[in-house]
Amino acid sequence: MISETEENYLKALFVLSIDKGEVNISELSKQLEVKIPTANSMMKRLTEKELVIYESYKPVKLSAKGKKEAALIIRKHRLTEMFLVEKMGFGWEEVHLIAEQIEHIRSSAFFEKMDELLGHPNVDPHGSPIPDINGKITTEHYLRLSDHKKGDKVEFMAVSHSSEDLLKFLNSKELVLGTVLFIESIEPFDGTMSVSYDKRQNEMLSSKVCDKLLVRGAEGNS
Amino acid sequence: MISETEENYLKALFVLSIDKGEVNISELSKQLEVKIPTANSMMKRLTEKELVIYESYKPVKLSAKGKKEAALIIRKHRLTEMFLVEKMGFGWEEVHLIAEQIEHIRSSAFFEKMDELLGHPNVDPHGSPIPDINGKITTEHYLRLSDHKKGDKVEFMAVSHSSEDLLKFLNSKELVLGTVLFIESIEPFDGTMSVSYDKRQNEMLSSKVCDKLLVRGAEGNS
DNA sequence: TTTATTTGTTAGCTTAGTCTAACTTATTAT
DNA sequence: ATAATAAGTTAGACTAAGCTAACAAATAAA
Repeated sequence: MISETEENYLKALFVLSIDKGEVNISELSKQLEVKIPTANSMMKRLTEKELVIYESYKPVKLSAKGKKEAALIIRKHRLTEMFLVEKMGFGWEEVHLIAEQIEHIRSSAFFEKMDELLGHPNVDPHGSPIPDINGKITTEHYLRLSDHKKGDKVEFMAVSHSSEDLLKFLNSKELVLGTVLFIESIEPFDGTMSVSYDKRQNEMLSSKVCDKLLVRGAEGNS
Repeated sequence: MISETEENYLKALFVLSIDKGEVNISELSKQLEVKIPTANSMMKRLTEKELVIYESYKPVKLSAKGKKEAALIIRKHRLTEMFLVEKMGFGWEEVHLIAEQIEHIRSSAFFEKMDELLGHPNVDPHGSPIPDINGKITTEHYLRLSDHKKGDKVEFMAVSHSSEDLLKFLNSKELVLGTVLFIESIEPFDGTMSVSYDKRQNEMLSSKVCDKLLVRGAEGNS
C-alpha cells in the first residue's frame, strides 16, 4: 500500500525527472516543500518498497514500478482536471488544487467512470497528456511559441508548468487551446511578440509568456 | 483546522447521538473500528477544540460547534453520493465508500458546484436528508414498513442504515425510492410481509428488511 | 590543490493516531 | 450488599511524517 504522502513523492519525482531521468534530493525537497532530511528518509522508505533506485550521495531515479505508479497518479489527476472543467464547469485555472486532493481517492471505478464519461480523453485541460490505464504516456513534442519567428503560423496546443496567474492572463486575452496564432512581429530587445488570432489582433505577449505556450506548426505541417 | 480523522469522529458522534443525544465511548470505538483508549484520547483532543462536551466516565455529547461541523461533513458526503448516482451513473449501492473519501476534500467550491448541478437536492440517493450549507438539517420523520398493518398503502421514502447487501437485495426486487407499496398480508409468526407494487405482485419481505424500509402513508394522508 | 560552499546523512526530537497492559470506576447480577 | 462484569482511564510503546543540529561528502572556487 502506497500512502498519500508517498504518492506525492512519486509524482514529484516523475515530473522532476522528465528531462535528466534523475533528481537531486534538494530539488525534490524544494518541490514538495519539505526539508532535505525529510525527503532523504522518504527516499530510503521508497527504496525499501522498490519504487525508487537510490544510493547514498547519488541522485534518485524512479524504478519501473515507481514510474508506473507515478503515471497512474498523474492519470487520476489529469482525468479529474478534465472532469472538473468539462463536466462540472470549472475554469482551467481553478482545478489544480481540487485535483491534487481527488487524485488520491482509492477507487478505480470512480476514475474509470470519469474516463468513460469524458470519452477517453488523451489530454487534460492544459494540454498535458493523460497516461493510459497501464501508465503508458504518449508525449507529443511541441515547441515553445518563443522558439518561432515572425510570420510563423502556429496552433496553441498546451501550457507548460501553468500557474493560476498565467491561466488567468490567458483568459483575459481569450487565448484558449486550439487557437491559431500568427506572429506579426518580435521585439528584438526583449523578445515580446505581437500575435494575431481569431479573437484579437496584435496582442502583445511577453517572452515569459511565450516560453510557456507550447505550439505546433499550423496548416498541416506538423 | 480539523483533521480527516477528527472529521470521522465527529461524523460518527453525530449519527450515533441522533436518538439519545449522547454516545458511549465503547459505541463510538466500535463504530470507528478503533480500540476504546484510542477513542478516549480523541475525545480529550476534541474537548480541547471545543467540538465535544465530555467529562470522565460520562457519555460524550457534541457541542453546538461540533454538531455544525459534523452536519457539514454529512452534507458533503450526501451531496457526493447524489452526484455519483445522478451525474455519474453509479448505483446507490456503490457510492458509500467513494463518498467516505470525497467528503474530506477541502474545497467548498467543489461541493457547492455539485449542489448547483444537482439542483439543490434535499435528500441523498438513500432518502437521507442533506443538511444545508449552514449545517441545518430538516428531518422528515418516517415510520418503518414493519410498523404498518395489512391493507396499508405506503410510499417507500428512505432506507435506514443501508448496507450494500440490503441495497442489492432491493435492486433485485426492483424496489426504488418512491415506490407505493400495498401490504397484502403479514405472517404472524415472523413478521414477513407480502407486498405488491407496480413492478411486482406479492413479493415477500422479511421483517429484517421491513425494519429498514422507511415509508409514509400514501394517498395524501401524511 | 587546498579551501569554501553546497548537498546529503545521521541522530534525535515532535505530533497525530494507533495499540496493549494494567488499573479504576460503574453497572449488573446474585 | 457485595461480587462479577463491563466500561472507561492511564501509562507506555509504535509508526508515519515532519523538524533541527551536527557532521560527512561532493562540488566549485581560489
